[in-house]
Amino acid sequence: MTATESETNTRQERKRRTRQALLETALSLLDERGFADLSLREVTRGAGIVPTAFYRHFASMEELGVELVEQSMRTLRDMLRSARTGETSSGDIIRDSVHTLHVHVRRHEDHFRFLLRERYGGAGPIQRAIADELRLFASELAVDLARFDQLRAWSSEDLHMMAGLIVTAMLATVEDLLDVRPRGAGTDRRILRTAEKRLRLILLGVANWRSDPEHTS
Amino acid sequence: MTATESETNTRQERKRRTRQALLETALSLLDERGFADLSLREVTRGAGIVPTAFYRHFASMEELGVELVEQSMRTLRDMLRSARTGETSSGDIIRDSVHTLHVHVRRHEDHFRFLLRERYGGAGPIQRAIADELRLFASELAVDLARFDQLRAWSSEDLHMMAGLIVTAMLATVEDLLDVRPRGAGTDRRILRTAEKRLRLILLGVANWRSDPEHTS
DNA sequence: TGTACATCAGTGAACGCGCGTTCACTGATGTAC
DNA sequence: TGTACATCAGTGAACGCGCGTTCACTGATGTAC
Repeated sequence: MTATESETNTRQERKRRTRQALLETALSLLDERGFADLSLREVTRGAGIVPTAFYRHFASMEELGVELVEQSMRTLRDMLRSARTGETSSGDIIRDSVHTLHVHVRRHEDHFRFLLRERYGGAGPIQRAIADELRLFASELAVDLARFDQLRAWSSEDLHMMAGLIVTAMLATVEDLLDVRPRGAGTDRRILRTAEKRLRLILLGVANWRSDPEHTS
Repeated sequence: MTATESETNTRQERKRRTRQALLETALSLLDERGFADLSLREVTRGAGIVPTAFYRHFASMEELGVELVEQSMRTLRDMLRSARTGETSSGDIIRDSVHTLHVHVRRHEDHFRFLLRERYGGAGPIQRAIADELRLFASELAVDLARFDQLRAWSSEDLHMMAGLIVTAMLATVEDLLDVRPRGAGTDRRILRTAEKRLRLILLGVANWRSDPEHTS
């Protein structure tokens, strides 16, 4: 048997595949339950190994959970990078951003659902990791925003407030996309239209910030 | 022994107290865990009764969960009513709303935390009940908004979008208040200032909606 | 007011179950010579 | 290429544990007369 690239069967390669099967089984079970309700035995059952073999791959379920957070975070960062580099540039920054969000959420529903679920429902370390990442996310956005001429005069506090609001609005859209029932291109389009409106409304507020006489000072 | 009002000891009154103890124990355990991770035996242990006596009060843990949703929803609605009737009217509607939110969240942290946790982490029926209530919440707000002269011309879709955005911003503030560490009047003040800014930014967008030439049509 | 009976919140033993984890093992894969 | 030994992913039996739920019960409270 020749060792083709797609079908290597070294011991380490098979180990990697089992590990991946454990992660994928966990992720698919998380579709309808929280991580805390997952049992080690269920995960191994789904991956087709005996419970005790789990320990060849992870020291505990918590370690597997941390790995899932990291994988999901990578998906989130990939999305941010796509949005920043403007891969899909129609010239309309809002439409492009929402489009990027849509593509990434639909491509990795499992990751986004996991993050959304565990953000508040999860155990301490997982919850903290997600919160930190979202904060970082918002901070980077604030830095991006600071580059716009119009926002040069804004205080750091206001920039962060604005970035946080945008992230919040985006998260609401992720929730809409994951909750939606029935699924379909039509409902997706409706959700995306709302998402764009939300962002336009916010940016309209931004454009007029401080020009409101009552709150300039 | 005279039966004073504060110390009635009828059988039904003691039953009511035990039931309340079960609910309160559950709520306090939920401070750091999701409802799905709660066991019937833990709850009865905390309430000082034997596990089997649980069934004198609820048919199952799920039934207790539904009751918690209802209690928490009552707290949420109380808050909305306070905000609407303008109990604390300084004349500044944003400041008043944020103040009302602050008071109610701090008075019933357990309820708000429960709602936030189970909104996405919870089991089907609980999750749906919360989502429905929040939708209703936003719809009522949309109706309230429609009364403002300036918004009379807005489409129903835009009103709902705006109301949803405000609810989202408020929920973000609830999250801030519950997550905050360390606790203190200072940090609370910082959070509330951000909350007010978020709302001002949104309302500024609202005030200029459709006057943006690019998106009028 | 006193008595006889009904109600029912709470008790305690017992059950079968899935869980995480231990341990000694197997046998295919990998390595050294 | 062939042989002898090491590695180690996966096995299977066994453990003690907390769980939800059943059942027959107890004894204080409530009610009818």
